Amino acid sequence: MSTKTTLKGIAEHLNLSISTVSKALADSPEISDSTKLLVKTAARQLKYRPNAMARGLKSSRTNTLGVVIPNIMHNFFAKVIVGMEEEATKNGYSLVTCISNESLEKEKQSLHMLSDVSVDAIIISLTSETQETNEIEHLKDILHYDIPLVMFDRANSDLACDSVVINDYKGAYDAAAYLLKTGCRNIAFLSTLNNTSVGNKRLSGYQAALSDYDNTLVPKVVYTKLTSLENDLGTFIENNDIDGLITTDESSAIYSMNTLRIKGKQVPEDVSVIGFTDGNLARNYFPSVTTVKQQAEIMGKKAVQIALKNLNNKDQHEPVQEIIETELVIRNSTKTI
Amino acid sequence: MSTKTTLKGIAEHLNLSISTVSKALADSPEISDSTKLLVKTAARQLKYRPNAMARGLKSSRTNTLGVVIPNIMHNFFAKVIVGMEEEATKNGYSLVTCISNESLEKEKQSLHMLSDVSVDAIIISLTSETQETNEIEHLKDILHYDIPLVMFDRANSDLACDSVVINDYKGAYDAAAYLLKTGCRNIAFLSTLNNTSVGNKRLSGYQAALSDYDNTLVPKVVYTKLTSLENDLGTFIENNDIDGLITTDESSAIYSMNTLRIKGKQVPEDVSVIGFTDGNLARNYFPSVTTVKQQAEIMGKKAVQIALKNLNNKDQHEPVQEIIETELVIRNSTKTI
DNA sequence: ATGAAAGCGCTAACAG
DNA sequence: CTGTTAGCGCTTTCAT
Repeated sequence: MSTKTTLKGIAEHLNLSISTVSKALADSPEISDSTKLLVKTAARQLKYRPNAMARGLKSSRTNTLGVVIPNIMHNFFAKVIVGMEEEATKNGYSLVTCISNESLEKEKQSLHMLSDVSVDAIIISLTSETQETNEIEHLKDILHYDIPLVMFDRANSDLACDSVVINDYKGAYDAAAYLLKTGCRNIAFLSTLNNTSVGNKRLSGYQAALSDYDNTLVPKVVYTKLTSLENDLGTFIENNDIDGLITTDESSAIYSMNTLRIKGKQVPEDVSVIGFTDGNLARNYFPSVTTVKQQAEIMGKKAVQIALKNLNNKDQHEPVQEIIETELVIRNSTKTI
Repeated sequence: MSTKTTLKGIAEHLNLSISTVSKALADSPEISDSTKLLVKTAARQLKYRPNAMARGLKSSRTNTLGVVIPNIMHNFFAKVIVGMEEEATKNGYSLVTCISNESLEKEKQSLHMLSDVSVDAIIISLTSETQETNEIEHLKDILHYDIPLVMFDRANSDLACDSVVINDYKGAYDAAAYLLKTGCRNIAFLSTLNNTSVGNKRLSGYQAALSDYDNTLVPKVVYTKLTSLENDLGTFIENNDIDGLITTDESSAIYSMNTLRIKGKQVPEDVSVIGFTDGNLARNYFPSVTTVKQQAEIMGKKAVQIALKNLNNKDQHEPVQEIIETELVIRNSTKTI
């Protein structure tokens, strides 16, 4: 093992003091240009790389951001991570990623761990369990330790911290409005997001669109899980004659279309389908799926930007909520106008 | 801000010395049971959490693993990360994740950054650019600094470090053999992995299966990218009469099936299709796609296990290559036997 | 059984 | 302009 060069190493090599070397590398005005040059060349030769831990110990800054997400297999979250990673790297930060796997317990552990390794800020999307139970002590602890916290997508309004969310209400509203415009009148709403902030907002948007259009229309809601979707939707279809369906995520849209096919319904001729999350599945299914596109990468970048801002300016401020608008991507699972 | 409690805080609180507190918390036999109890209760009361940086500075261990992957949007890599995260957490380690985005330059930066933050080991899957150019100096640097390195999936055999890979040869061989068994005789191989170790091994497996079966069969290979797949495969089909197709990833399989449909070919009646990577797309497309399943989560776990083993036992050893077998998941994009 | 002190690598106040 | 020194929070050797 060739031991790593430290400031001391360079200092000895050049017969200078450690602090001179430190200042030279930091481009301090106290140091003459000639020795700066000397030091910098030596540093390069000796492949000097500052020890982030030592520096962090001194400055209590680590240039790392903690991220905790419920599920990385979900296209939306993966995309958010891409956006975060890009923005973080651009600003000299790196990401410590934790996957809470929709478990409150794991979320708590992750937060502990992140605070242990002294990340400069934490960015989190809450687990469904956290949102259902509304248990937020562990999040308050983070704020209490003065670690900047920003929530994204699945936020909690009882918490005094910044957040960045999709305009879920309007996304669902637009989807329903579009279906109405194309002639659908019996539009159902299939949700795998029971008890989450996101799910509730989408439901409201859907309901509002129906009643704004014609207040005799009755909303029909199917709560389900991916694992039981085929059964739940199947029996629902047998008892309800629908011509439109909005689902709260990408996989649900696909599963629903498969179920519809099995039940002898054509998409979009018999029933139009709109999903959320614009991923590979929606784009490449047959027929391709009309989708409410959440600007995942933008969301990730914004979250990092807010975190960095908070971290550089630690005075109190009213929590701000950044709202990102969705976009309805029209494809072939819906009738044309 | 309520300032974090440190050993000093506890020590003052109890009128003990810092070192006594430190030892008590570490369960040192030097300390009496009574004071141990005292210290531990105080620690809990004051919500003491050790500072990982300070500890790391002393022990030059950070309990973090660096991971660099080419693309997190790819189902396979996302799954690998899930496996890694699980195994790492189980062992008290956390993951610093970098996305190289298939760029050699970004890969180098990531490695630098990871070495800067003193991760205890690095786990990497190489970018296609790295594999094409065979530039591995940056990887050698890591080994040179004695940071345990383990490569997964896309490995480089010129590098003296452990790796864990899929049995790509056999995966492709089995896929081709299955198509042959179901009666296909004009099987093409469509690759988006030109110049990668993985792509080459799959190609060999495919070729071997053909010649083992009947050495008059001629392999037909289409190199393409996702962005131009439709064109490339389209013209290929016009000039070649195929009844079977093996693609090197999940999206390619889907795109290919769309292309085949456009060209008036039925799947699987006219041509059978087999893809790699068993994700949502393959499972839920219509028809569902017969797939070579790579055990992604297992791979992630194995990689972490190897990294941890190396890190706890730093003597030299011959590089070991762990090979994970694939599994052919038979669905509806292939004819039955 | 407990404490004092050195030192991990770095920064920054202070002295020269 | 350069060097000395103290200290970030912790572990660990060496007294007591």
